[in-house]
Amino acid sequence: MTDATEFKIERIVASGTLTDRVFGALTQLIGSGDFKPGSRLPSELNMAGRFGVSRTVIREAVSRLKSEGQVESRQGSGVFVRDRNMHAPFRIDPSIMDSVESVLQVVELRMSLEGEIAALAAKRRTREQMAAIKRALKEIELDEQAGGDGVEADIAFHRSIAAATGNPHFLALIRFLFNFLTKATRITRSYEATKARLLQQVKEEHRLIVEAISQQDSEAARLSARRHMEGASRRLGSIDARQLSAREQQNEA
Amino acid sequence: MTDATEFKIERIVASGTLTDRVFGALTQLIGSGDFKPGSRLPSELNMAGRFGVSRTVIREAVSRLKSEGQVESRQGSGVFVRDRNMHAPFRIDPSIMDSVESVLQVVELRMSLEGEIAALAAKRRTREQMAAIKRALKEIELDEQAGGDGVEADIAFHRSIAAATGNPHFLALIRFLFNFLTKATRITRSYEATKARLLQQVKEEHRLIVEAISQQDSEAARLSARRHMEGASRRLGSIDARQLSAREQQNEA
DNA sequence: CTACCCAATGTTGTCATACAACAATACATG
DNA sequence: CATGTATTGTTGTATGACAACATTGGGTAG
Repeated sequence: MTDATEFKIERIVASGTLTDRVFGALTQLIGSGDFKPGSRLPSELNMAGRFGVSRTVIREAVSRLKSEGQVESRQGSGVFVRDRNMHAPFRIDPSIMDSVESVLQVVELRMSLEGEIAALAAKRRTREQMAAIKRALKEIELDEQAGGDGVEADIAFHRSIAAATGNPHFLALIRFLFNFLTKATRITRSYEATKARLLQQVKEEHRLIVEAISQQDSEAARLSARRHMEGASRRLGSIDARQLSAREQQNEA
Repeated sequence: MTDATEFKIERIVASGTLTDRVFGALTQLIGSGDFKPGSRLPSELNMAGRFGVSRTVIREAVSRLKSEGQVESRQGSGVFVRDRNMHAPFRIDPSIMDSVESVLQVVELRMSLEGEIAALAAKRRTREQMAAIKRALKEIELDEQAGGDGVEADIAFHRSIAAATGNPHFLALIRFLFNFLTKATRITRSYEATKARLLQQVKEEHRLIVEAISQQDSEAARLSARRHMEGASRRLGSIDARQLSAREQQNEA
């Protein structure tokens, strides 16, 4: 099947709209250093001639480069390659998330953060934030009693803790990671829901985190959050790949 | 499902190009739920009429939305809002990095990660990775002896540890954070360089981390990494805002 | 010779129009 | 009723034009 892969590669390069292709070409030219940082790109008309496309296509491709922070355009002057790529975002390729291994890697990243987040939240939380956390915890139970899966409430609970750190980047990053983990969370929770013992265990883990934060015991908060994440990771790992893909398809409908 | 705390205040920018403004407006419309996930946006011609701009502007704004993964366009059919936005990247607004406070927030995020990274690296590092880490440590000293500031080498050192976790997301995230922290690192290092005692202390901190990873003692690694980051944070904090901005300007030249 | 004004030129930003490629729907026809 | 087809609407691309702005160079007054 080597033909298939080669075919795929060619199609990746040659497929998509003209804008996609030009965008890819320019990205590569910048990345490879052909267009060096700080330097000016050829004019749009020039590039249109070189690529054999209209200026419209060039403009849309450049527009994407701008939105990614790779370049910066100055009217009347030109388009310039950014020297310090402070605008380059942190991305996770969504296409890898169908593999259980990759999901666990993201979970591991989240796990690393949750401990510190809980510790910082314990140190700094205001009374309002503490109330919000407790409210979020109650929301989970309410949603469960109402027949919901509690996934959204669970996520909101952890977000409320991240918010209590007072450091906006923690909240933003946790938010970002949950974009990839909602599906996994849904799976684990629906699995936990089948066994009352597990559900009770999760509830207890949550309770311990909240209590530690409430008492402003940052070490206990860190520990209980870590325990919670380790437990979640273990529970997720115990669900094999077949179940995951099966539930996934079911979820598409 | 409201967030407990909102950090980001929606600042509607009335300046910039028309494309910028339309892009911002559409982003807000999508974010606020006026354009619901899965639904179709009005046609480009329609939106052009509503916003009072040409179709070109609409197309470039939509192009940016596409590149951010907020929407997806299907030729002949329309532009659709993505349901679960797995393509949304994690960003840090570069414009905030001139405030010392904000830098410390990013440092705090990094600090949270470095401990776990060191612990995982201690658990999993291969012999090759261990050798790479030791090599990177030596590179710092070599660069210093050669009269360099050792900043790049320092960053490479920490990257080599992140690589040893075997989890690519750690490396990617640390890389990303260093985009914002190179300047701060440069400042702290140049400050440390003025006092031999501090320089020696940093070197000792590095040595402890490497030793713990080498002995596969993950708890010691976590601890020493945390100590190192706390020390770096303290040293950075001891430099007041005036010095920071002064050095910053000096660095521009 | 210097300093300043300004005109020419090149570049990006925006508008308008036209057509091609494609999708979805309604309609006509068997 | 089923099926193929015409119609219409939408995005993708091309082209031409002008506005807004930056840069460069020359020319002129001092």
